[in-house]
Amino acid sequence: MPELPEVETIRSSMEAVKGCRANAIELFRTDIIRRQEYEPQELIGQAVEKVSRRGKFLIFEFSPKNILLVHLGMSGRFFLSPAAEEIRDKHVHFIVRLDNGYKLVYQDPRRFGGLWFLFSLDPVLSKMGPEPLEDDFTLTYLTNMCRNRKVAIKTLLLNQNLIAGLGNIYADESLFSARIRPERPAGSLEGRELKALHAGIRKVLQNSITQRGTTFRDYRDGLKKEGHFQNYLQVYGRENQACKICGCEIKKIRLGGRSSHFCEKCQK
DNA sequence: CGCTAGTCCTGTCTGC
DNA sequence: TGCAGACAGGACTAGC
Repeated sequence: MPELPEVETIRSSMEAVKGCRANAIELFRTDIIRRQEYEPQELIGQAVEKVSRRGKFLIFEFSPKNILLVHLGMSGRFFLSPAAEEIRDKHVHFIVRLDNGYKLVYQDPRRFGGLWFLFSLDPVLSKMGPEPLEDDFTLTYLTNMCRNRKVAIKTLLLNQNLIAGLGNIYADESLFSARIRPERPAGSLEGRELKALHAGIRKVLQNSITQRGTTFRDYRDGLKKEGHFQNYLQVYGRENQACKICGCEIKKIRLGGRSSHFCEKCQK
């Protein structure tokens, strides 16, 4: 569910716990653990030194050495809650109680997300593509990425090993911004289209971060508040509605098993 | 190697 | 009202 802007919004909410120590760890089911290099209980007594993000991963670095990696999959939430507030929910799988009167809560009904208890980030993150909002995501990189590829550009944008952090919403919105149809073979994009796509990806992601993400269904930020970017979506979830630019009906098709939304008139 | 389809899981909505 | 089926923001894999 949460893509780059949503995870980034959660990350910024988590700045508040920097320096806090873990008092207690509650793990309600172990099948959410994707990789375990240490016992979760080892986090007790350690302080949150740094909270960062890579693609759709949320990264907690504890002092002195332990790392907790969180991926929210489709339906995951990760939020701060007052320690005394009782949460009765069968989908809460993991809690870190902190010494500032709050607890970190991981909740995920579909359990497509997961947790990694690591000493090093390498085994999970080493294959990921560049961060689209960082300097190493250049027009040249995008151009080389698309060159000679027959696969639909939309499918390519969802590949985390090529670009980190785009999901179904922002892939569709970026392609609308660049006026490119999702099913176009990546290798068929012309120079001006690649330039528009490069700029479009950055603009859409940045605007969504400003709006604290898209609450289409389940997503909430680190304080359980909704985002606002759903009010600015141009195509995602707007099938059968009028295009905000030309008035034509937005279409929905299936591409590589995922739904794709676009305007036939605005996107070529 | 590149690509597609299937799989994991629960909740919600639609149509009969 | 009940029930079956489709679908949902993701990512891995087996197989062609």
